[in-house]
Amino acid sequence: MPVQLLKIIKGQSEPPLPSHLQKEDLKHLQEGIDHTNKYFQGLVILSYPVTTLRDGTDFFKVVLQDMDNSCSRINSVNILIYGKMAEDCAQVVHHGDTFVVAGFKLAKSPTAREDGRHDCHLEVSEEAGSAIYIYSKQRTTDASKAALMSVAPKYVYTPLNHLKDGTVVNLYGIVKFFKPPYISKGTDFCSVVTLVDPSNEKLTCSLFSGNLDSLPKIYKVGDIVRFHRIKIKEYNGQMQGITSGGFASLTFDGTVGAPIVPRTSSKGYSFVHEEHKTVEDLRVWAASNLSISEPAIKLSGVQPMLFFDLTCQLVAKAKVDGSSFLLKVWDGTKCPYPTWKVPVKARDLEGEEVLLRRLRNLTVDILVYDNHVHLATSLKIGSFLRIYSIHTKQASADNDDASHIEFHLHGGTGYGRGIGVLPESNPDVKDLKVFLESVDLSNSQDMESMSSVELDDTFYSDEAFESDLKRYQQLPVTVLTDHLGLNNTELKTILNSTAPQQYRIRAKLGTYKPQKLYQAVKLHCSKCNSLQEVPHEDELALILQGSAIPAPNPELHNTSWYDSAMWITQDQKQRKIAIHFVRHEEILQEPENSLLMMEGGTLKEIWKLTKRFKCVIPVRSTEHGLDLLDISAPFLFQGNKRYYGCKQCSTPKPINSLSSMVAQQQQPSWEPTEIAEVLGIEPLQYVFVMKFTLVDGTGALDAYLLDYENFFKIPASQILTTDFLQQKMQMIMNALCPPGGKLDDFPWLECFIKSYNVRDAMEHQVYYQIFDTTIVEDVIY
DNA sequence: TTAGGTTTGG
Repeated sequence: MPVQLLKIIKGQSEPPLPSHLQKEDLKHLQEGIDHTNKYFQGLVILSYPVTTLRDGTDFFKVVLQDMDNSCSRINSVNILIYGKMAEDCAQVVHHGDTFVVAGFKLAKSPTAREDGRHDCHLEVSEEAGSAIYIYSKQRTTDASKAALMSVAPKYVYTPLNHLKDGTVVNLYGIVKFFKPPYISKGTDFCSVVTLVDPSNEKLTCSLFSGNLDSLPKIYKVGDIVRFHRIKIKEYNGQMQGITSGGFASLTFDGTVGAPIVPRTSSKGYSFVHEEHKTVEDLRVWAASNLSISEPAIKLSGVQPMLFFDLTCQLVAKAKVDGSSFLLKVWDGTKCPYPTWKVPVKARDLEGEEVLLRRLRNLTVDILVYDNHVHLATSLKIGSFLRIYSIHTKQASADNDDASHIEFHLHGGTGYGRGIGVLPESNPDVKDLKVFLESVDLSNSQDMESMSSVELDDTFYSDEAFESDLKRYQQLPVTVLTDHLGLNNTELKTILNSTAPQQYRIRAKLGTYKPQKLYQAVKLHCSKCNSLQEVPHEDELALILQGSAIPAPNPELHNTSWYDSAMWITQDQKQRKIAIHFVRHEEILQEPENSLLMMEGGTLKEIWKLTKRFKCVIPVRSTEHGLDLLDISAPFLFQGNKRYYGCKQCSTPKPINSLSSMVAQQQQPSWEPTEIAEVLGIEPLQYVFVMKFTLVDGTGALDAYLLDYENFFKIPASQILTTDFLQQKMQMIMNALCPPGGKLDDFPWLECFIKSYNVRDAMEHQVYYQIFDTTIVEDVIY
């Protein structure tokens, strides 16, 4: 048997290694030496997932450390295992096992320079007559023994376009629609699930079980399921799936690159290497062929007359009457509309009173009806829920005409209406918990007054307005961050002086340009001092489209520092997309910390990836290797930020330069400035460029503001992609220069300005720039 | 058995 598990009993191998084999030292692993009857022994310090090479051969790589020479500079060696042995070996080997390899072939290691290992690697395969012996550090489980002996049951999975009436099959599918489990009119729980697969066929399944736990744990459209023993029946001319005896299911997150952890109640399920690949392949297919990842709606984003799914935490609950039940929930954001409060007696409300009071501005009342009441009654306070297809209804209160929003979960299960309890391990719950903990409750009062000012001035009293106005009139709305010894100078004096000089002034903002604030954002190169426009979305889309030619070159895939995946979109365009996941110390980092490179992706696809991964670099294949795109495109996407480089000052280097960051740093933090430096990019900074016309009764002066984030305390880099910041900036400008107001009522600004000369052949002009000045914290509160 | 996807009354 080419792969064999052995034990060490009383220091001896049991069974013993074949007697003709002799141990070979790492330093004797050299080309030209005969290793026929030799074996090499080392400790498994790394192993990679099994991959399939282009010719269909399975391939598995492990790294062994030579324990006899563990202090040497080079003490590890790559073992490349091909064919059946790759699979056999992968199923039983663990980190820390002692690994013996005999009958290997020696070859130069192409990655020795980067990985610092032995300059040869060992090639191993059944065809070459190799043998592997493993002394397992972990107790060998029955499952792995079974796998080694190839007796693990092999399941056959039927594509959805090959289903036949009356059969019982196993299948995989991507959830296109689902109803979370509810109590059926019979005796069981029911969940209806519609699947699709790459055959583009649909299958709707009715799943029943007396045990809630044995129904698939689907949390969102796009999840991937594996069903075993589902019965296929024809109904109304279409195939339909129904639970049959022994039905079992696994459910996986459908996000490309997310950990592959099955959700199931089955204890002894089998899930082998090929199935990992099946799940990842389905994820990749879904990512490019189905539009399922609609951004989730938070309470801050609700609109009247909307059906939406809400991920939230239960704060309190109460019985209202026989057919309706109240759930008070929050998600940390504030609904921008006044919300309906269902009248219930305080003693009927189950939930912590103190918490209810603290969260009163952030909780919303959801009234659930009929069939949902039973499940709602059983919910635990504090649990995390996803409530599907909540209806937001706009209604007018009787006593005045201020309208409010009501949240209803109507009776029935149409459109997947229902309530699902999410486990704490759910990634959305993890995110929500972090967010809820970050919510500053002392601030929620401010947030409330802010949205009230903006949306409903009846909530903002005249007295409050008067007092704020008074405050504005007395105190300047700016503060100076330096040079405090300087006295104020009248604008008239400044206008009559020569440049360059610095002044402290007290003035009002008569007007400003541009009035459309998004036009104020530019890209600034601090090296050559040039200003550039931020490329428009359409422009970016075109650049990315152009970069898709030429198609990804498979020769550049799967190198020593990144793993690649490529696929073709199934739409008419048949676009080729490749993603290269950068590895670090042989392992992929957590998605949220990792960097990936993408070829052929659209703006939307890149945007989707940035939700999941820390950095995305768009690249293209050239004859030399992977390169950055045209420098007009961002060289990096991080979160909702796009990083651009200066055309004049950058000298882009090949993408391979990034591998040095992977090699040098234990945990690359992927700082944009560092990435830029490594790639030869001179980064551009987002900056607000505005012209303020300042007046003080003695004169008027145009001063330029060039601000990254100090003046407004808003990062210019985020304003274009963040609605909230745009609103905040608009409110600041409205406070500095109230639209329609009289100059007398405008607030005072204290600023530093400096004058400077600009000369050309014909003209000489003096310009002014604002510096070391910032807006006071509470200007808009 | 139950559901068989397709909202909206309270």
